[in-house]
Amino acid sequence: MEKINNKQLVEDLLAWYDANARILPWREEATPYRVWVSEIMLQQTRVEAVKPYFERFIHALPDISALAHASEDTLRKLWEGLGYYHRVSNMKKAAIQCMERFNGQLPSTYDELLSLSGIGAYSAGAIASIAFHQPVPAVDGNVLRVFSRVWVIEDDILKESTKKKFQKLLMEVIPKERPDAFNQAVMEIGAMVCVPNAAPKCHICPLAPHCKGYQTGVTHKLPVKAGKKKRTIEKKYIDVVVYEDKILLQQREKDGLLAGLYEFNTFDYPQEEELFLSTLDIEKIVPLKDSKHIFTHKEWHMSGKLVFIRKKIKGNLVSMQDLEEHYAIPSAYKAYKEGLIEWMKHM
DNA sequence: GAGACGTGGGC
DNA sequence: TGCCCAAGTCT
Repeated sequence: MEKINNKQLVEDLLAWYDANARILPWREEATPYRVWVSEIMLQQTRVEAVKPYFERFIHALPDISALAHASEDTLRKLWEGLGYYHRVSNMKKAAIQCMERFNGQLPSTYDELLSLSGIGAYSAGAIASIAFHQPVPAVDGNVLRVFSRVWVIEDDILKESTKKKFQKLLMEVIPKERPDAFNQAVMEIGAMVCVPNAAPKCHICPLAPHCKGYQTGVTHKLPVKAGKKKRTIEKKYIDVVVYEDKILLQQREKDGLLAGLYEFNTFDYPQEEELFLSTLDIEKIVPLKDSKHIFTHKEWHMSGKLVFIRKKIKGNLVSMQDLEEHYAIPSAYKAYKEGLIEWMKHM
């Protein structure tokens, strides 16, 4: 990799980006706060999924101070359906850290950004380069894919050591004049042209003249990713308890899966469910369809029912309107929430 | 380093 | 249906 080749590669890449960059909400006005919010939302999440959440979030919480003072329930509701809920919890922590340590502003250097909750190597590089024009790499899945093909690097891209290796290599390539455009351009190429599996659009790729993988016909074999483990299956028994026009909700544990979100009463074993039901004065039970929800590392196989009760019980009984407006419920419960709504219509 | 941590879309 | 994935981070 001689410098002279890199220079031409960078030039071709930036020219392509200038002509082909998508118009995205967070690109139009790249303030540090907007860039930060967008980068966190975009972690492991598609652009199309992020768009509506981004606008709503920025409108509800326009700056770091607003975020630092927002309640956890408000934040979970703004994040409802986006997944990886620890992201928004960490953003609030980071906002408070900014108030305490950085005068209420986002810091501008890679190391300072890296010190904040929820900001790792990628996000620190992305924010430092895009919002503050610092010449640091932002190595995400796109960058790993694109350059493992361009340079034919066969290291497992899931390994931390591989990411470090690419970070170091890219330090030598990233242009001091336009680090923001460079990092976004590589990601854009990865998302639009140098796409995963056997479908890269090399015939329209500005990097093709510089791409060793393309020239040697090994693009489809890159990047190398180690195999994943099998998901475990968990059975869940769901009781949607209804008293008059209110629904019983439980809040999940503060840590772990779907931390702090709300759910209908959920049990791991039928015996537990039976015990719970035996404490209620039941008017009638309406079975709902079985449902399956797939997480990254596990599956929930759920069976559920509506349980109408005659006698009020202690617990979090909320109206349908309150549920919709204030309580964040995981997508895993979608089928049962819909079953509930269908029944409430008939009442 | 390995595993936890969501969701919805594409083929 | 099932598997891969999408702008990762934390423990």
